[in-house]
Amino acid sequence: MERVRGFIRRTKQREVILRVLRSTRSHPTADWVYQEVRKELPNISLGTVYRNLKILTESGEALELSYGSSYSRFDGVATNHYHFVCERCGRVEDVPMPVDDEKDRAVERLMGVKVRQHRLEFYGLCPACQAEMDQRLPHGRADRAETALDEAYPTH
Amino acid sequence: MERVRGFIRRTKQREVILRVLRSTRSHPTADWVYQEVRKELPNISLGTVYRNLKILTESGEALELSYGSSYSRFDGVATNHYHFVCERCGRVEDVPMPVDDEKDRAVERLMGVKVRQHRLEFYGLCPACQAEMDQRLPHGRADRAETALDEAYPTH
DNA sequence: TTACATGCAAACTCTTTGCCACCAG
DNA sequence: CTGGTGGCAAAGAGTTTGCATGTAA
Repeated sequence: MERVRGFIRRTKQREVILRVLRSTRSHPTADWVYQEVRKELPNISLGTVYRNLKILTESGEALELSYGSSYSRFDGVATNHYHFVCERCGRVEDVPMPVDDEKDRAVERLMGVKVRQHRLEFYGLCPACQAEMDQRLPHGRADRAETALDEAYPTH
Repeated sequence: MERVRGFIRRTKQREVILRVLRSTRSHPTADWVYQEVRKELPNISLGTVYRNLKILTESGEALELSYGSSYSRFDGVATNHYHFVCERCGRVEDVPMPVDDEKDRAVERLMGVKVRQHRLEFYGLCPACQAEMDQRLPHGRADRAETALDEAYPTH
């Protein structure tokens, strides 16, 4: 997560993983991707799938629908409210903003589903981490992977 | 998750866990709760903490800030969009609703943070699962815990 | 030729579970 | 009494990682 990747090499495995991921709107799990990719590359390992999903996520080619950290967090306030998550230090804070229940009804109308609740989280940097980032990278240089995967796999 | 609990017994452990959970707004992990509770009940086990957090979550006394299922899901479409999660079958679908980036700016103003993005998920029942629920429970009876924990630990 | 990437399996982390003693109702 | 509950430790599930080998550039 901290390591700066020199460049991202184009491999058969990575190519197929990205293609499989792009081929569906079903928000697959790593294991589903693994099973799909195996149809084409029977010898690929699950570890490779995980490694590549991580690289793709870090380089912005894919989204990971998780809570960031691997473990659950609990909230003793059971009434719905929104959260802000600092992507650097992991802190979770409540957002003092009214809950928009009207959105639930809108989704019900749009999709024919029954909505019980929604959850809204904002991701970014808390004030303290903003300050530290400015200190470490005074000239606005992002500490992302040096070479975006876009170069290897043009989307356009 | 399917089992209907007869009643929820009042125990020292459950009492302290709930109190600890209510005592903070820091959205703690199970392990943090464990460490806190241990200050008062040094012999409590982590398993008990997990069991009780689960019971509290199921009975609506607490929220679990996780993605529901234990594993991550990935999304090959990296541009932000919203999701609907069926709480019964686990299906995840895109919500055809425009992304409200203005909310990010509002949170930045409210909290002094820098918001990079937000994530919004709706939870409920997909049409297929609604139908199945109606079939199994024709009279609208919720298959929740029979006795809410509210009875044992009045909040009001 | 030189790093980065892969395959494999072992290791890790977080969470759940089986078992039996225990105790609240 | 009796069945939910706790402690403990082992098992599970998902994910990560170390190492030797392979391979793109």
